[in-house]
This record gives sequence, structure tokens and C-alpha cells, in this order.
Amino acid sequence: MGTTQLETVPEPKYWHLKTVLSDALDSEFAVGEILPNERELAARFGVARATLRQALEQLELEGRLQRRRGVGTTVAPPRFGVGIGPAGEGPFADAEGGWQTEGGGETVPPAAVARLLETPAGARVFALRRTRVTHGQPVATELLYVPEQAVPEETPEGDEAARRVLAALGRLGLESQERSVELGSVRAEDARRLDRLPGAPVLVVTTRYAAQDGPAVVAVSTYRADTCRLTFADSGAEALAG
Amino acid sequence: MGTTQLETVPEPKYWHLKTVLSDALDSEFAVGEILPNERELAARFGVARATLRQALEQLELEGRLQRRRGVGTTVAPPRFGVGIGPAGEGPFADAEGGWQTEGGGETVPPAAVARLLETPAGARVFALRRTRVTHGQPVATELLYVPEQAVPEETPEGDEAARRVLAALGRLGLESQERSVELGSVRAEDARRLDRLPGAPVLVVTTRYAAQDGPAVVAVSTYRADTCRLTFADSGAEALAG
DNA sequence: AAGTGGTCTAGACCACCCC
DNA sequence: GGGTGGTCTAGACCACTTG
Repeated sequence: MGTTQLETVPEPKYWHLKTVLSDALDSEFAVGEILPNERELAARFGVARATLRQALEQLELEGRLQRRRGVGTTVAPPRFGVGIGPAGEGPFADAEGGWQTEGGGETVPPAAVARLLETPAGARVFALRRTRVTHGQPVATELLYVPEQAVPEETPEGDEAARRVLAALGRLGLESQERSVELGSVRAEDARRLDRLPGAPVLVVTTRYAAQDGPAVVAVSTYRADTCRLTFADSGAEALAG
Repeated sequence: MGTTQLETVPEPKYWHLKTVLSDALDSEFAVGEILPNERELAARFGVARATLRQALEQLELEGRLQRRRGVGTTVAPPRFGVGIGPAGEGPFADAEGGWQTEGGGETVPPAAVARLLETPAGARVFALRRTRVTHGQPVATELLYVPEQAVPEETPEGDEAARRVLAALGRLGLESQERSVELGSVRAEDARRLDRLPGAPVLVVTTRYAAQDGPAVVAVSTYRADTCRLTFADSGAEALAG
């Protein structure tokens, strides 16, 4: 075998392109700077626009780029860390994390949530919607599901009810919490709140809080995957949070 | 305004397709079942193959489908939970999580890791590679970065060295840990280990463990985002782990 | 060899933003 | 109105797996 590197498979064009662009971003562009448009970039690299777009999509997935229809493609700032989990005074405090409640009412939760709450399928619970804003932009939207018995007072609809339920949760004695994180794509409804197109990648955080007598709340939080790094401080430290 | 719903923007075809397919998956297909091939599906729905593929990509991102080149598209089983964080005897125990060490040696860590370790840029550390197997398939690959002073003995290269460093870590008194989770795409090197194509979405978990005298280890773990749900048990409970 | 998903092309039109 | 990214098409070829 006189050849040196035959077993190497040809790298896909878009993959190589991604590497080249990534290096260029590091060396030749500043955060916030706007890139040449897709048609020009494609021409410059001698590929079809679709191929170029495949590379850009990857870079956007990694949080390196930000693309906005009608505007252009800009170099994204590094992801910022958003704190998840036991922080500050209570898990439902508005102020700390930048949460802003938007209303609530009774609904039938999704089956997966009902299972976590250990309520019968089809049973109604109180659902509370809130959105989290950090660094001046929306990073997450959340639905809190509270079984009726956990909020014993009369609960009307709307913002006022939401605030009252939230306050009641703050007074609750929570014993434990379990949490899971998985990849999802943003549903049409949440997309608007997060200022993204439907289908954009999100990190879905599901948390179940339990009181002495069983599950008290299930929170389903949807975080923008492009701009956020979720941080967990398990033992009082917080250096990854930058 | 005699019209009922004019402000509704026409839904993209691939988005609508995704919904239709998603419903079909729930009602007409069993886990593991193989779907008709892309060319036929595209014809059946009257769209171009590229458009169909956009819908399939979304469903794969959500863990509903699994596509393998040369084989076909199958219905994926529900994601399984993999435990992250303080579990069992120690954070570096092989047995519990299915970790399998693959070797190690000295290297210069990436800048981001050096910053977390608080070592000077360009300083060499010991890097240990291991891979995690659950439910019979690889779910994660990890690089553990250990500054030299934390492993004071002489450290040769290879598997033997890795095992020795791992044992030393087990004896270390760790005081705290901080963790972050973000979306990434798998690098070519890790792709093989995880049995995925380069660029596939992954959840990158970065953990810094500290001992009394400062940072002791930084672990960068790369989890398959299509098959895994990361679970965190913060207060002794573990019901989301299923 | 046949069949699958993965890559790539060249072009068109649309939705959105800003001037 | 003019420019941007987002969607969509119809076709070609390639890499991989399986009989």
C-alpha cells in the first residue's frame, strides 16, 4: 500500500464548511457582527445555498450564530448560564430568576404530567403559566401544574388566581424534588413567547416537587437551547453560572 | 370583518406533516416498527423528499424516530432516564452507571476546561476517557480532566494509568460540585463511540468537582440527545428515573 | 445487486424587517 | 421596495447495510 490515508472517508461538504466558518468566527468576527448573506456566502464557498444552510444550522444549534428572518445572520454572544434548582428563598420566588407570571386556570394536564402528579387521568388541575426573562431576553416559559387539593382556597381564573396560587406554593413545605432534562422542539404556542420559530430546539426541564403527603407540583419548563446553558449548583458553589 | 380566522399564517408543510406523522406514530405504529421509505412517504403525502425529511428530522430530534442509513426509519422507544450527579458511592464509580474506561494520558485541555480547573493556559493535565453503556447501547462518552497535582503518583500512559487515576479520584475528599447542561453537536471523534453521525445533537454536561484546596476534576460528558433523558435526584427521590 | 438514508444542486417563491 | 432568511421542488449521486 503506497498510499498514506486511504481509509479516510470524504468529509461531507457542509461539515467541512462548518469547521471553516467556525474558525472564521473565532478569528475574524466580533460578537454581534453581521455576516454576509447566505447567497453571497454560498457563492464565495462555491456551494449551493442549501449546503451552506446546513452548516449554518449546525452553528446555530451550537449557539455560535443567530439568524433572524428579514434581518440577517449575526455572531451570537456566548451562552449565558441560567440557574436551575434550589436557589434563593424558594423554588417559586419570582424575583430571583426573573420569572413573570402570566395567568392560569383549570385544565386537564397531559398524561405524562398526570402520571407524575399521581392524579387520575382526566382529572383537572390548576395550571399556571410564567415566563422567565434574563439579560433582557426571554429564555424560558413554564407551566406549573398544581393539583386542586394543594391549593384549597377558591381559585378563580386569570392573573389574580395565578398570583394567589403562587403565594400558596411559597408557603408549602416541600420535601424533595426530582428533575429531568431532555431535548425537545418548541411548540407553536411557546415559540411566540420565546421569540423563536416553531421547531427550534429547546431544553425541557421537568421537575416534580413533593410535600409530605405526596406530589405537590409538577413544573415543565422550556428553555431556549441556543442561548442558554442550564446550571445546577449542588453544594453551594456557583462558578459555572457566569 | 366577516371572516373567522384571517390572521392565521399558513403553517409550513413540513410542520403540518410532522403533526400528521406524529399522530400516526401514536395510533398506527408499534415501537421498533419500520416505516415506509422516504421516497414512498414523500409520494404518499405529495411533497418533495426534502420536505418530508425536514419533518422526519424534527421527529428524530424529539426522540420519536430512529433513522439508520442503509436500513430504514424505525419508531423509537421512549427515552430512558440516565442518572446524573450524586448517585451511589462516589461520582466516579464504574459499576453503578455502566462506565467503562478506555485509557488516558497527558494533554493540554481546551481553554474552557483550563479556566474551570484554574490551571495556566497551556498547562498539561491528565485526561481520562470513558464511555457509558445503558440498556445495551452507548449513551455517553466522557473526558475527565485531572490536574497533575491531584494525582501525585507517577502516571504512565494507557489503560493502566487511567485505572490508577480513577482509583485515586475515588479516595479524594470532594467538597462540592457544580454542573451545567447545554446543547451541542457531536464531534467526529465522539460520533463513532456513540454510534451516531457527526453533528448529531447531544447534551453536554460539564461538571467541576472541588476538593478543599480547589478544583480537583472537570468532567465533560456528552450524552446522546435522541435516546436520553438526564435525571437529577436532588433530595433522595428517584421516580423520574424510569 | 438492490434498497435505504445522507448529501448536494439550481432554482423558485414566500414571510418578514427595515428603509 | 429591496434585502434577508425560511420553505419547497425535482432531480442526481453517494455511503451504507443487507440478502
